[in-house]
Amino acid sequence: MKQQAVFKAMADPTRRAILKRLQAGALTAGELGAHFDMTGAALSHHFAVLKQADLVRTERRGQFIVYSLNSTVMEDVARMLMDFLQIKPSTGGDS
Amino acid sequence: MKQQAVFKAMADPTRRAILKRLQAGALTAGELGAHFDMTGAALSHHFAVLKQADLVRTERRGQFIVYSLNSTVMEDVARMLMDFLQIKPSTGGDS
DNA sequence: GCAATATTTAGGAAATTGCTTAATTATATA
DNA sequence: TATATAATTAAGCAATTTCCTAAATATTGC
Repeated sequence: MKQQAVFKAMADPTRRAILKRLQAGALTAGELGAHFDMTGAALSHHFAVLKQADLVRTERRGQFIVYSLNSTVMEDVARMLMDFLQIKPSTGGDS
Repeated sequence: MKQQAVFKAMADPTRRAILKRLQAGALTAGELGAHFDMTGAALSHHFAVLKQADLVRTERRGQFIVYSLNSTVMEDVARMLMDFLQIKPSTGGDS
């Protein structure tokens, strides 16, 4: 797991907002973009950073590209952060 | 709590290494610097970023300035991250 | 006060980031 | 095929970051 890529990806407020949006469910690049006041190109760059950190996945659906959280990696991120901060993991695996 | 400052502070590998060092106990700027291959001035800048994020505290002891983790804020950071990642907090407050 | 030590601040070069517009790729439809 | 739509990539620019050296500040001990 690319720790540096993950920290870097999360250091930007736009990218955190993208991740937040995706927590509610998968969205196309265009649907995501509707919520941000910047060009699609700028968003696309942010998507690339998130993808490089393996935080999101993409899937083409016809003309659209659907973004979704890579929840497996998000769990790893949580574990990594808790380890970094020396927090004990919760005992219950109540997913 | 300045979320953006915290994320930004943690995005740099040198600063994460500083935090790691401080988890073992407080150290002076000079002691910390001994572990890094860069000038004291560069380190001092990193200290400033960590201080701005309220992640470390300083205390002058004679000629030295002692750096220590601000553990209260570190706990807040952990909570913030777990909330961000939608992880349930551990039930036990076993400190 | 003066010199030595510890740390920060100032000023600047090089790399990175975040954004833009324009061009390109991929798909759908007529 | 031609055209429209969705999204990415390319090229370029301003702001920021990271590092350096040199100068300034703070403290200790003579």
